[in-house]
Amino acid sequence: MNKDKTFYVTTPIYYVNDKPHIGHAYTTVAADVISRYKRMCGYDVFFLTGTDEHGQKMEQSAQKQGLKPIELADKNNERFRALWKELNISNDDFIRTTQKRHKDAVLEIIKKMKANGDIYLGEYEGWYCTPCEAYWTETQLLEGNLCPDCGRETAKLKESSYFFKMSKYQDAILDHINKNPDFIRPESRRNEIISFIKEGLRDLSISRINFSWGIPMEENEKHVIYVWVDALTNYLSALGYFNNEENKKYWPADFHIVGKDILRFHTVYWPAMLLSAGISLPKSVFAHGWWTVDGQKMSKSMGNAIDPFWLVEMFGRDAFRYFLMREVPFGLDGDFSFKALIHRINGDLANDLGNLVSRTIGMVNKYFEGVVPKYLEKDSIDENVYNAIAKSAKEADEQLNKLAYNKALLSIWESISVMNRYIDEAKPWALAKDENKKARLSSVLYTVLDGIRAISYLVYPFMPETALEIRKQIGADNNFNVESEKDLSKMGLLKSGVKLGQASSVFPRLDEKEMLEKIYGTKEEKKEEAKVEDNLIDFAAFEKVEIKAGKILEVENVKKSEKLLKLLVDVGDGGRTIVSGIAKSYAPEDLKGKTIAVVTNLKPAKLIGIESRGMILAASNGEKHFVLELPESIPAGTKIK
RNA sequence: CGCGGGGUAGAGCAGCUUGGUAGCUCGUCGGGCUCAUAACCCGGAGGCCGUCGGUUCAAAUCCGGCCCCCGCAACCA
Repeated sequence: MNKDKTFYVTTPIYYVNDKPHIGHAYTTVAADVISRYKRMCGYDVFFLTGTDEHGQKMEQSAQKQGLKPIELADKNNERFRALWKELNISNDDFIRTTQKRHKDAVLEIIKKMKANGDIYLGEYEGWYCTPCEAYWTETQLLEGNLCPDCGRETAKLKESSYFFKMSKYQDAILDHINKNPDFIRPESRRNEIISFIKEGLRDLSISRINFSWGIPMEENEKHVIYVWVDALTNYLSALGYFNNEENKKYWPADFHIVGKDILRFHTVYWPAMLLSAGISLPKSVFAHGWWTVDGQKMSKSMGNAIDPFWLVEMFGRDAFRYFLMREVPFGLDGDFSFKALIHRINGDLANDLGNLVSRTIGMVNKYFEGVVPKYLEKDSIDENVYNAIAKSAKEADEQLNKLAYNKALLSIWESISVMNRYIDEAKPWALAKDENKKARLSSVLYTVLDGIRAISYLVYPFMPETALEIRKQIGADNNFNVESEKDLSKMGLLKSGVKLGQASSVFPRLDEKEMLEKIYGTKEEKKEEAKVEDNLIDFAAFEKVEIKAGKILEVENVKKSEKLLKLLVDVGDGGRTIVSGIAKSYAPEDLKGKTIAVVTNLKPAKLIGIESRGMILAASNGEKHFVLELPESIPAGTKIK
């Protein structure tokens, strides 16, 4: 390992209140792949992941479950660790924001920011709802300054809060982004952030006094440090940046890999904090996309969140890892479907890679009693294999350095394809029939085995277990370390005369129909269970909901809004305004005059400045809405129960 | 006119900077081979490149108008 070549990559720290889902797996696998690749090429890698454990939500969840916040954190923390183990994640550290080393680092960075004159005590002004214990901004309030949550009166309150002079760094951050094209990736996200910053940065309130589960400010223990200031600092605290000279060498990070939802924190707040503390900025923040499931957004209410543990159990960890990295360009949104997963497994893994290994080993067993043959007689077509490997290794390196995982795999598979073609062209089965061509037969099979050995390096970061299994089968050693990227394309390294390992299908083909039946069978069961457990309400709860028939008197589009329609609906009261997010499914003229079902006793809410009093019932699959229509003859105001 | 990205074979994408043959993966159809996991290899069909107009000998590619999708922001009661 070369001590000078360091590489530091991070995932976000995951909020322990969540259950791990496919999105968490995605980010972490991506970080693992690049870590394994760099490590294999001789870099001194530090790969960090961890959990974010502070905040009001944690405090509340713990209280509900009758636990102390730290007990809840301990418990949920395990689920993440278990998943990383299950997915073969090779992280070098696992940071928890409740650890002392982290708290110390947060206090330290704040001290530095303060020393730079960037922290001041001010007043956070907001509208406070005492029963809800929540602050609202002016625009969130209902007419008459009512709480949007409970509809009660709020009071304009000033709460003491520490502030960070983020506005001071606006130009410096913009300048940094402009001078470093790779700082925010992909490009499209970069533009978004630039326009966000250009709108102007405000100073950031960095402390709260209305809850206590967090890191207290040193100078005033009543103030708990804002969760993002707390969370972002993890990238330094895990290194022991402020007290461990040895690990300081990893900073600045090569990549912060993040979901697109938290890009702003990493490319605005975090750089501002670092600039203030006099610490250099990370080299690149990469925002990846979201997964939809069968074309629809993942959400708890749809019941379509995919459990990664179950996926691994069903399909295997390497197949799952491969799919995540191959299916979609990193940085764009992608769609997860079992059909696509099965197609990838059967097409790429079973047919292309698995079968290549299988047919090769089959022939070596048959023609050479399972011993790696010698390379004795060359032919120009052998160059096809050498060239393909060289090209794949070069391209994979270029693409991986840009986190273009799918393109890296694409070029690796190009070599696999070339080797399948090479076998067809060289026709070893024909050579075997002619005793005079034994030397050539030997060389062809050696070339393929050696090519497979080279491929095993290239697929190793993505599918470590598979790579090892392949090497075992072709009689190669299990050493995945090379001096540098250039060695990945060296050929002729496989030792002849070695006995092959036990042959077995690396990736057996899946029966698509059978598999889908199995999956949807179990999925239905799971949904049913979930429904019984979570979704029952008692009659009293239902009784509270008042639903009435309403006649739509008027409808108009809401200006400056794509999704909203403003309706005047008579529910027996002569007409009230209701704003509904169905403009994508209905034009105003579609609805006028119709009789519909309306929830009439919902708390009023203000949407783009218009007060909405009630809710129109509509079936929705997440995209399209179908308003519940009633027969015209039902008078407005009729109760529905 | 808030900012940005995009509309190319059944699906998903590349090509557009530097105009001239529209390419890839999957699917589909036909053929070959027999070492292999009904695999692998070869070939075919399938595209007025969103739309209207302009520039040009020539436009998917450059320019302008329009329509539609998707991000960000705002906001989905």
